Amino acid sequence: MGTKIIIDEEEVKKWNLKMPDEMLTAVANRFKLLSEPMRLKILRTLCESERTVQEIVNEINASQANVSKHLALMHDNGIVNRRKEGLKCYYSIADDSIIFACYLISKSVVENLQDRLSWLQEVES
Amino acid sequence: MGTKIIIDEEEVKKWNLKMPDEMLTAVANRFKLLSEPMRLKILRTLCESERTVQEIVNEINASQANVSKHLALMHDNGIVNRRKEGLKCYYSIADDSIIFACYLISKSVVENLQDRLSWLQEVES
DNA sequence: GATTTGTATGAATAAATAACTATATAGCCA
DNA sequence: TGGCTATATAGTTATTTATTCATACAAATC
Repeated sequence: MGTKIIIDEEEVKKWNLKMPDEMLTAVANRFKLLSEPMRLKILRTLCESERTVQEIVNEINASQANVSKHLALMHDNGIVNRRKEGLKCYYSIADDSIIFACYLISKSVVENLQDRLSWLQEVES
Repeated sequence: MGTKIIIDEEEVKKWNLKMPDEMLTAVANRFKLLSEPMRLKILRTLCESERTVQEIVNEINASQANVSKHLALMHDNGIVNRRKEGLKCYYSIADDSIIFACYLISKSVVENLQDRLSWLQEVES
């Protein structure tokens, strides 16, 4: 069964208000990792299960060198795991909070689009 | 009372797997907005209540031009609201999902730190 | 109208980095 | 050992962008 995460809005605001500058920098760095479509593509494939570098290269349209660099960067920052097996190297998602964040943001992107659409419809009618 | 958000882990993974490339790009752009400490600082002050540009300039340590530009960028991307009142311009947070995302990511940053600390303690003992 | 105040913007600069090409490393097999 | 495969890395280029300085705009007040 699926784990459920519960977030309390008031707690969130309080937490954010108290966040020290160094923490903000760390959070910004985390967000920077997620700010590249190519890395999100990689993470999307990893959402299903662990993958080798070659498998990822085949699934998304990118060069091996590029995928490898992105994976190295994400591994260095602790958001993906690395597991070696012979020649192959399996990567997987190490930090689920990143998946949740993608979900939240994409939901809000969809909402914004819907708002703009309904606004358009109102204007046009 | 505080609104509560409930996230189901399984639903999240399914959602992410189905995300089309264009959506990934939109999400990446959103994350890029959050990947600057200065912007997070601004958003942190806005967490409490709406602020004028000058108020923000005074609270965080930044130039007026810089703060204004960051606010313009965030406004163009729909994550802050703008309200004019005479000479002053009040900004506020328009998209709460961004606050949630900051919360989630900062929590995971803290967890990572704690993991590293406990690992250190094990090694040293 | 002139001045002051709050905010926005344009140009210039410096720093970061994604992507590419080429090459290196590392493990497997003959 | 030599070749083959999977992955990593170095050097380079091109692009993006945060910041600063100077200036423009816009609203209020005199």
